[in-house]
Amino acid sequence: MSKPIFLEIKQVTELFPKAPFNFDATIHKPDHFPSADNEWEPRIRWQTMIWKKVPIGLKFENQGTIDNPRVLLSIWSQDELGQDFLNSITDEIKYRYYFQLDLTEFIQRFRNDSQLGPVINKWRGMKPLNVSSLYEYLIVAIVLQNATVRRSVNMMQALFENYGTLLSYDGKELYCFWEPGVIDKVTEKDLRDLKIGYRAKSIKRVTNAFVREKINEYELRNKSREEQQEALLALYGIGPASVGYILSDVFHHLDELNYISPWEQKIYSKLFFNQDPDKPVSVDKLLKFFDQCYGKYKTLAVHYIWEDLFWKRKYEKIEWLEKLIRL
DNA sequence: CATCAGGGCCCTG
DNA sequence: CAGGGCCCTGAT
Repeated sequence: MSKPIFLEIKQVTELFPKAPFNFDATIHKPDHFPSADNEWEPRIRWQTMIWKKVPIGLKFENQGTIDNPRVLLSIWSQDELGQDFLNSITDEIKYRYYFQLDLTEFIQRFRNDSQLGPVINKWRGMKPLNVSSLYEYLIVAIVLQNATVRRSVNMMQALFENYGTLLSYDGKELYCFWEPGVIDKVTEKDLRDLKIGYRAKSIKRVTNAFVREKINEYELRNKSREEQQEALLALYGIGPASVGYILSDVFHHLDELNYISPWEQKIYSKLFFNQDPDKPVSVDKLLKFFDQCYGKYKTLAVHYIWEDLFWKRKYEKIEWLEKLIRL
């Protein structure tokens, strides 16, 4: 392991998420594979970030309650950061983490739903979470494709070790993402040597699109969902599954749910129809069901049921699920 | 040992 | 628009 960069300068600010806000259920998602750029323990998340080419260490601490939310945000850096920089990084964090999402109507509408109601009560204030830039999310999406979880973890780790930056702050050592320019300079073979296989080509071409500014996250934020979708599908190696996740996670379209992959189909069949995963309900039927039951809140509704399942899995073995998650 | 499918996508016919 | 190929790994 290479020597870390020590971040010794710390600035502190506060965030006030829209209530209700469940800190841990929002900031930690047990279904996400472990990744060397973050760490969680109850009431705290450490997360690295690269912003305007500057590596940053973040620490989020819960200092509030569900109905009176308050988050302490510490921003570590190697050099002194100007006020402009601090303002811009804070604005970016507020956008990405989307703590201001208002759940009141969703809760109001489904609190008495026979399946969703109890889960909403249990996880009241849980919000979806994205911490990544568009570029970073695309890399993760590519690494997930056609691979088991362990393999995805290994590929991501190899990429961090070769192209990321190891940071040390607050007693943690975590990797920070690279700028697209770093991978633009290496060859496809260099990437293949990290055992990422044919995905090397996708990573090279997606990276190059960012370096040549064929795609711009900040412009896309102000465009329609259709335009966002079109721009994403134009990227080599990015198809409907990846685009679906990105539209909802990165661009906050909480009603985006048009694609269900086979492994998700099996889990949904069990969760929503108590159907044997070996004989899953058709994707078409699942999509119609989500649309009819939950309408514009369908992604959020599915998120609640899904996260509830994976929180359970964290503490107890769920036999049927283990077979579907290939580690 | 060999075979195979996996948390997709591209390309071809 | 259906189906084969792609890298590699762990399960069988």
